[in-house]
Amino acid sequence: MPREAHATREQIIQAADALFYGEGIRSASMDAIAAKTGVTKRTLYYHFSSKDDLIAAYLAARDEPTFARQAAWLDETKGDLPRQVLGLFENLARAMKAPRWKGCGFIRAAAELAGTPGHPALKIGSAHKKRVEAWLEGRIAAKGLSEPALRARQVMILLDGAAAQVLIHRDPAYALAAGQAAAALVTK
Amino acid sequence: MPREAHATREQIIQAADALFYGEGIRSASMDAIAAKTGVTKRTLYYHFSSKDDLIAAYLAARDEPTFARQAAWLDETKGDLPRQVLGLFENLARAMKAPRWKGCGFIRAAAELAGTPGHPALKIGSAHKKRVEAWLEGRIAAKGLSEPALRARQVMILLDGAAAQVLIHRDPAYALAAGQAAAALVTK
DNA sequence: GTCTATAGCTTGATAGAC
DNA sequence: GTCTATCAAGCTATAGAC
Repeated sequence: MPREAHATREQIIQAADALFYGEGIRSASMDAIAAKTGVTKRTLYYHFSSKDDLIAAYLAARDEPTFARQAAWLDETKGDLPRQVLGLFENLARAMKAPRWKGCGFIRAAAELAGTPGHPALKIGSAHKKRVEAWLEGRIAAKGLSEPALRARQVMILLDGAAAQVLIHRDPAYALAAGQAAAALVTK
Repeated sequence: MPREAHATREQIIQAADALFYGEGIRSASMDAIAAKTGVTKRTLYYHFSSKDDLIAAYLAARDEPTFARQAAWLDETKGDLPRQVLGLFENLARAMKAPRWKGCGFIRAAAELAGTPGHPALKIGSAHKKRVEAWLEGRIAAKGLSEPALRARQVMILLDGAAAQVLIHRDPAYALAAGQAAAALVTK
């Protein structure tokens, strides 16, 4: 019995997420993704024209939940903006302790695809980071701080720098050090 | 005529560096590395027991030149420590403009190998970053600033965060924003 | 130490039935 | 829309000669 097209597509993306993020994009095969989804490869290629197409869809699907989670991490922290920014990094540090955490999926994709400059997934990753940066700028500007664009950019750099350092050292303490620096950036 | 073993080994590592860094670790094949070196695959496997072994050797060979270049970027900048740190990031931003620049090789390797936690190359990358961090701490401590370990760690986070952001946006301006934040961290 | 040659497997992608 | 079956190419790694 054929499933609904939309549902199958979502299931494929879910399986691709688990394997692309868990093992790496190049390392995860279309065979493995088909098997994890519970369909044959022919069905994969019915819904996605190529592996590159599926990679782009995988990152596009991560945009909204990743953004929403970070926004929630800041919003659920009580206090002024520096305290909220510190809370964002504290929540990030807590998430990094999970064994399944393996860095930022967008940065890792950019790292893997650095050899193929025109890849569609790279644009999606860039757009996602720009979206978070713009959201941060809005929060900083709302407090009346000067140079909100520069400060938002610096907080972004600290966010991804923390992810990179924790990925390489496997020590969430780096995220807390980043949080202190970020909180100081949005003071006065 | 057989070349000296040491010379061949170095040539293999040089070819591996060009392909691993240029195209990605998983994307670069042993065939391609052998061809670029000008030897057969059999010779590759005489000098390195496996691809994973060659990956580790590739990163180990990058440690010293990468460290020396960053140290030079700071040392060749005249002025006090904040000015020198800013100079480090300015030189980094300049290097990022080269078309061949494709992020930090150590972070990119960690991103690709995140699915294989015990990989020997991961330890080499971590040790390299720790070395740079310790060197920064020494420079900060020599100026009598408080909490040199924390500040060195925060500068490291800004360095790798800048690399990640420039990799994903292809815009060296992020490195200059990071430099301003780093310079402020090593003031007073 | 380097060669020729190839084993043995996995990969991304496709043909054609239903 | 999903299946069975399969292709051609690429992959890591090895055998054995010199």
